[in-house]
Parts: sequence; C-alpha cells; structure tokens
Amino acid sequence: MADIRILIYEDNPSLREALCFMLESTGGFVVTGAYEDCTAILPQVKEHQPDVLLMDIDMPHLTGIEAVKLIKPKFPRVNILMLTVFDDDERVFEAIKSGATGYLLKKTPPARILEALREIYEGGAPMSPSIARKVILNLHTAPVHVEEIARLTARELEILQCLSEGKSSKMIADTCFISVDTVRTHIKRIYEKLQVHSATEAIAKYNKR
Amino acid sequence: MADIRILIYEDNPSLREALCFMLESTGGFVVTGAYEDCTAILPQVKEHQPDVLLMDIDMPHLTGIEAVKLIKPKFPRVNILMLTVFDDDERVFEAIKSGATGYLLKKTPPARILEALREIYEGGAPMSPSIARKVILNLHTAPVHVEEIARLTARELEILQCLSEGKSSKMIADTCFISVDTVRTHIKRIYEKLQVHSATEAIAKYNKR
DNA sequence: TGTAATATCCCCTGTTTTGGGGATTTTCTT
DNA sequence: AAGAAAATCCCCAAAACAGGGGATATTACA
Repeated sequence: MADIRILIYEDNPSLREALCFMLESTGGFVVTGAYEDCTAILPQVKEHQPDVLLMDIDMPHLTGIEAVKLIKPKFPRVNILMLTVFDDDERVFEAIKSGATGYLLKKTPPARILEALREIYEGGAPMSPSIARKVILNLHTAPVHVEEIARLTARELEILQCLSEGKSSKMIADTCFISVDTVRTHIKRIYEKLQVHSATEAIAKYNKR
Repeated sequence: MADIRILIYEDNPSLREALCFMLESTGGFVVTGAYEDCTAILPQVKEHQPDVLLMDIDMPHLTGIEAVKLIKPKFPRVNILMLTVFDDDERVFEAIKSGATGYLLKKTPPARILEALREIYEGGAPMSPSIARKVILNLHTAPVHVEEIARLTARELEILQCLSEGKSSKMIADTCFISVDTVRTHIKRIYEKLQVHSATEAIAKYNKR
C-alpha cells in the first residue's frame, strides 16, 4: 500500500520538526511538506496532493479554522486533522463544522497520533467523546432550527425580531400597535414552535438560523 | 416602478399647496396626505404608509424635531426630509440626530426638491456640506457599544456570552460552578455597564459587536 | 501596605415573564 | 358557505427576573 501523504502546518518549529521526524521514521507515512503558516496553503495543497493535513488550530496570519474554510471547498477529499493545545470544545467544534475531520491534543502520545492519522486516512474521525457529542447534537438540532423557524407566522417572526433587538413585551406592544396580551400570546406560540422556554433561548435559536 | 409616496407636514398653507401641486404634477410621486401640524402624525403615518416625510422644522404645537423623535422609533424605515427657512446648523443637526435623513432650505428650487426626494428614497442623504461635516465628526465619537462592552470583566463577558446562548441564570450557575446569586450579581453589573435593563437588551447590544 | 477591583454569596421587594386556561374576529382556503 | 389558520384580547398562578441592599475573600496595583 502506498504511503500516506502528510502536509504539516505548525508555527512552533520544535513541534514541527518533531512531527516530521516521527512521521518520516515510521513506515507508511511521507511528509510532503511542513510550513509555519497557512499564507500559501492553497497552492501548497495543490502541489503536494496530501492525503491528510495535520494543522495547528492556532497560527499567526491565518488561523487553522480559517485555513480549513479555504481548503475544504477546493479540495474536499483532503482529510484535515487539527492540533490544539487546550481542549477548547467551542473552537474545535467550529473547526469541524468548517470541514475538519478530526482533532488531537498536542500532548497526545506519538503512537496515538500515528494511529489517528491512519484512522482518518481510512475514513475515521478521531475526536474526543465530548466533541463527538456536540457533533451528534448539532446534526440532530441544526436542520430542525430552520424548519422550526419556518413554521412561524409573519407576525410571530416580526415579534421574534423585536425580541432579538432587546425589546420588552411592552415595547413590542407599542411598536406593533397591539396589546401586551397579544404580544404574550404570540410569544407563547413562538416558544411552542421553537420548543424553548425563554426569550433568550428563542433569540439564540433565531440567531443560529 | 411604483410612485414614491410622500406625506407632507407644513403649517404654511400656500407652501403646502405649492408642494402638493408640484409633486402631484410630476411623474413618480404621489402625495398621500398634507397636514398643517403633527398632532396626529402617528396614526397618519400608519395610515398612509409613506416612503418619505417632507416636514417643516418649525410648526405649531409639535415641532418637526419632536415629530421626528416620535416617528423614527415606530417607523424606522420611513425617510424624513426636513424643510427649514434658515440654514440653522444646530437645529438641522438636532433633527438629523433625532432620525431625519436629510434637509432642504425652503428657498430650494423645485427641481432640486424633486431630486432630493428621489435621492432620499434611494438611500441617499441630501444635506449641505457643513451639516455633513458635523455628522461625520459625530460618527467619529460614536461607537459607544464597544467601549461599554470593553469595560466588562472576563467573568462578566463569560456570563454575557452564556446569556446570548440562551442559558438561564440557573444554567449559567451550573456551567460556571457558582451560585445563582453570584450569576445574578454579575448580570446586574453587566446591566449597569451596558446601561440596559434586561437580558434581551444586553444580548442585543452584545451582538452589535 | 492599603486601597481598588473582582468574584463570590445572601436577603428582600416589586415587576415581568412563563405556562395554563378561554374567547372573539379576521383572513384565507376549500 | 364552512372550516382552518391567524391575530387579537383577557385572566390566573407560579416562576423567574430586576433592582436595591449588604457582606466577605482574593487579587492587583500603586
């Protein structure tokens, strides 16, 4: 079987060298390039035709997440494995939504890194259970948001918009020329349809559409 | 293209008639109403659904500036073009700060008035260079939101972030490992610093950068 | 070292919101 | 013309929130 072609983006020189050395001295991998930033990532990926991108999430000039957003649309087949120092769920999740396939902590033992690279090459998605859970939850809820919001009537949308602008029920009653009770009725229906129990929750869902 | 709907407020009968006549006899405009004062302006605007308000700055009972302050919050999409006898920078500027979009001197030639109405309808802002300069200067000292948010502590920002994600005080207490009372104290400080009085308002300011 | 800022927790009071009813009118569709 | 959907208004009780106190511990800084 052909070697797995790896392209590395990591701004820390020591870690970059260490990764290169480790991969080159292990059978089954070939490091086609290793760079300190992503400024020229598009031509580089095009040139090296890597199977897997091993990419730091924190880099100068262009963050790993931004780089992922650049790469994925143009090279959808390339697998991207993110490297992070901290177990920052939010940013890792952001990276995955942008197109990364998996992630590892930098302190991960070398053997596990090699394993993850093979996993990702074979179609797996190395990640921690907490991230995995977020991904699942997102899959379940994300498409629903749109549907849920689509079920709102024009008036309900108008009032949800007002809520998201920070207006209270009274203020909405004023601007919409209806009574506070009517505003409350609309808000109740909005909560039902969006399956939430407070204005802030409704706004959060609305802003995720 | 549909006619531009104009609503006129001018206490001088001759000028009011003249404006009506001029606009009605020109293609592209329709005067939906013309009144001598602003005492019933809210229901009138609601009824006529005008694109542009042509409004004298000096009127009995309710001045044009006061009327603008009434109208803009309720009908933010309506454009207001002020009319003045004198080139009174201060009051024109006051009107613009209140929500007017442009202004004209009453001695302005009819052709220029028509032009200004079309400009304002298409998103422009007819005004003299001296007023324009004042507006620009005011913009430079404007972005208060950023400053306000910058005054929040790390903890407060964290909690504001939670609020914007739709979390209740209880849930925030849980995720931050502090008591509900502490969350409430932080929220109180956030409200003070952002000068708001509810979670939705705070979130609205926060989401505006 | 002492003061300011921050983070933490508690109490009390009044207001607002939420969730549960029900009811009427208007509008649209069939 | 009948029925469904939407928009309007009202009442009640419990929960949450907002605003006002006050208090303590830790950190930062001058």
